[in-house]
Amino acid sequence: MKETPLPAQPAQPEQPINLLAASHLQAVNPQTMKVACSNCNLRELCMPVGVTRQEMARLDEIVATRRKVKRGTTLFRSGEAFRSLFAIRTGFFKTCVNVEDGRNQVTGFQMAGEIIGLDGIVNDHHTCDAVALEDAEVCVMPFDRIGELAREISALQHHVHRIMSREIVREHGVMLLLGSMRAEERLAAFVLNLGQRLYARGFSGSELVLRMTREEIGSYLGMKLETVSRTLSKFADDGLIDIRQRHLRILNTPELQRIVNQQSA
Amino acid sequence: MKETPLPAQPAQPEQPINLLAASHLQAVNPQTMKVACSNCNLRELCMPVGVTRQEMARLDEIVATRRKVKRGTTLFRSGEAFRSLFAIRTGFFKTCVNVEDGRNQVTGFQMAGEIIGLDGIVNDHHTCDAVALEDAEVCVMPFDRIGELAREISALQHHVHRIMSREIVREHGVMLLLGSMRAEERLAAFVLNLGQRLYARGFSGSELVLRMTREEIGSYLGMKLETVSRTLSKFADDGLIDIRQRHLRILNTPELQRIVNQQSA
DNA sequence: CGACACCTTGAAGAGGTTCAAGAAATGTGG
DNA sequence: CCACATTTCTTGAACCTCTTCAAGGTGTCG
Repeated sequence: MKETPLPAQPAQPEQPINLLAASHLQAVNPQTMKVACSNCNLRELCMPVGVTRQEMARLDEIVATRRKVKRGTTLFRSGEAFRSLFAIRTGFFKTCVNVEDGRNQVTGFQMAGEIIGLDGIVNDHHTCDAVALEDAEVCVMPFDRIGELAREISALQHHVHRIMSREIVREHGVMLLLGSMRAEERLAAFVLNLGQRLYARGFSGSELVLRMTREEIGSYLGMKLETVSRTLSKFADDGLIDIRQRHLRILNTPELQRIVNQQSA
Repeated sequence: MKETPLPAQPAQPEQPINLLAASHLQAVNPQTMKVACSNCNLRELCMPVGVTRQEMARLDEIVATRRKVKRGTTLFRSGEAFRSLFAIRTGFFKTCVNVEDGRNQVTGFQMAGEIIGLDGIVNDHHTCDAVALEDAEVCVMPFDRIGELAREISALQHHVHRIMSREIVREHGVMLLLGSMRAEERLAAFVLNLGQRLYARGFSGSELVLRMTREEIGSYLGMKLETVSRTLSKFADDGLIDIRQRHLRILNTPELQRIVNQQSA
């Protein structure tokens, strides 16, 4: 299958993390469980590869605490002081920028294993909001601790650089999408990308639940919610997907891929 | 003057660097001149602030060589191995992503003091092209050298993080522009942003030369070259700018700002 | 169960694109 | 240095995609 060139999925996880693995489902209370990256089955997504046992033990120190974020509430808001990066353990977020004039742009949707808060580094305060679209839990990683450890563990240093670079490349993809694609192409790319990212996490990849509203999809893709709705309906009519409310099933991946890759001009 | 919320200018240089300062114009041959950041008057743009004399001396080691890039040629291309970041000394670049299907998106225009190549970090190869739009010279900074020094000099470490974060935030601004603005608003934001960045470098800020074609502007802003041309003509008719070919003079900044900030919906 | 948010669909309209042609500037080779 | 080719830019007219406005339907949560 040809890779969607657009909103990039995390590049690393070659072997998908299975969120449904037994260790994850067993009734361990995450509140009382020792916070330890070395035990976390999202490790391959969050943490650098190729570190020694000793280094891994030190990396455990990075996560100061965990934090639960209820659906509809913010993890951080634009303007707030920046202190930490956040690794998503469970749940689903959107990030969006707001302008005084009321304009609003969703800049991304983030899921388990992804890192948010990078926008805050440059000026020590956040420049966008992070909103949980379902109940979520994040690992709080104080940025100065990351810095200290990165100075000692070069694999971590490089990992931080890669995470930020990956976000830059992802945004290039979004710019391509917004700048050069038509509505159908954007939405097809979006659906395929979501599926790929879920698949990389051990989920179905073809059967997915949209955690966001049509309006949020529209904001992200630069189109109105009516156009999102209409285009989804059209895809369903054409037999490419099955959509009932927020439950979406991808029926014809190759054709969706073709829609993405077809040059309109 | 209200700040354009969009493609962010470099956040740091509070006191503009004057490229026309005497030291810069004197007939020092940059070829033979010792490569030394500590002497460079773009220092405030490229290098961290608040480092000691000794540290600054070590930072000089970062720039391995300089490299001239003729107009129309590439500094790097998508797919090439990534080894170095580049600090622009003189000249003007565009970066753009290309997809097999022929799609093409300009992701940014870069000028003196700005850093390019960040996209290459994540997978050790570049994912976009950097093309000189006028004869240019860049400082070549091997990334592994940066890493080594950053582990010793925490100001440099933080500086690297800030540069990458700034790029992420800038791209958020572009996403807002592409996702939620109409043609006139995009172009007004673009012109003001260019002016601001030139002003921060000691140039006029209201009198500028467009180094790129209408088509390149259009690609960046997600519109066709004809629309760029028409919209510029309209701005000129309305007395907001004066434009002859690539020479643009901003005549009415407040009104352009109003166009950017007006919420269309 | 009722209020509210979310979603779908239709019809009209606007903004931007496409196609086309000509003008202006730039670069090249004699 | 001029003539010619090429690239870049401008402008018009028709067209099309997406938006806007509107109304009704569906799902969800307290």
